[in-house]
Amino acid sequence: MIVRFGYVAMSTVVSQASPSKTMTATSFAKLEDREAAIRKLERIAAENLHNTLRLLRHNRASDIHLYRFSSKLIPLVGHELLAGWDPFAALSEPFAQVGEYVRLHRMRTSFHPDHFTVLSTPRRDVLDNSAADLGRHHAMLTAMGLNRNAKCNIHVGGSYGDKQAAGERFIRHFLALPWEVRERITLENDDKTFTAAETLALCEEVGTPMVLDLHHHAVNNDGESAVSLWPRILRTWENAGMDEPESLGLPALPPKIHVSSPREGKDVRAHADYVEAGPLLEFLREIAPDTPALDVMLEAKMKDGALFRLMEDLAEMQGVRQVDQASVEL
DNA sequence: ACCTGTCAAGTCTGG
DNA sequence: CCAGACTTGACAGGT
Repeated sequence: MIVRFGYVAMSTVVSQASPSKTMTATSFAKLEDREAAIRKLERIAAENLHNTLRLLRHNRASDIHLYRFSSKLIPLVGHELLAGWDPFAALSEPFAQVGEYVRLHRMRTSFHPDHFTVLSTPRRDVLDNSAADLGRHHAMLTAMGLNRNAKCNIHVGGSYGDKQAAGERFIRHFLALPWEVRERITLENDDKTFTAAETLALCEEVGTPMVLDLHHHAVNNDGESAVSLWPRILRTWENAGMDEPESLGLPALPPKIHVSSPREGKDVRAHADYVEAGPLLEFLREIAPDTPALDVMLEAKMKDGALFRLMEDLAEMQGVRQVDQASVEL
């Protein structure tokens, strides 16, 4: 099994490369010239995209094939103060540059819209905002020229005292989304409401791939093991990817999991700086026979710094062969 | 240069 | 029923 590793949004290795610079709504509102203020937002967005490109170059130099874009590339987008603003016209060039680099080097990229995107909500306004947010994430990927292999990963949402009803609402609201948005979505189990088993059932119901988060599963489950769910999780990925000429028989879109370790002494749900190799390797060994390729997204405070340390730790372990700086073979 | 408080969002809990 | 906690990276304003 080939396992590739990636990290989220920002680097702790490359300095001064934030892809999430912003402006507060308050300071935007204080500016007298609205047009000039909007141009400033667009400059910040172009800078975020430029830094994203810098990070992608760093990823390439480090053999990191997997990367999650920041959801804050365009500051204040979707805010009511900016109603009517179309940031894509001014940003088509930098978006296209990022996408071109991703395609050229065959990187796997994604977004993770914030947890305010909640399709299980009973509130009309929240649902509308969620659909609009998903639409904007889709629009960013489209502006990059990336096909449906670039996914938007979300959670199911809250339960509102009745998980069954919330799940049914999720299904209704999901199926009401435009198809081009739907086919970009992956669903991830969360750490306090929808378990991996429950999320998987919803994925099967609406036909969307499941991203298994091992840490969330460890703190939110009903006694079932992640390994026991794995064959069904694998199946949700079967037709998720678009074949590309360069796929060469490998899965177009390998299944993806999230890993992080609990922070010492804090809430068990909090993320630690680094990721422990032991428990991850145990899981990988169990699924290896059925899984030719796997992508692993690290959700650790130290980001790519944690990735490099994990690679060092894994390389010392029995039965692990290091393929390059960011992938191993089991 | 550094420190502290604030900002965004939605859900859930405590009072 | 409302206020605060939760989470996160970065702004904003102070020294």
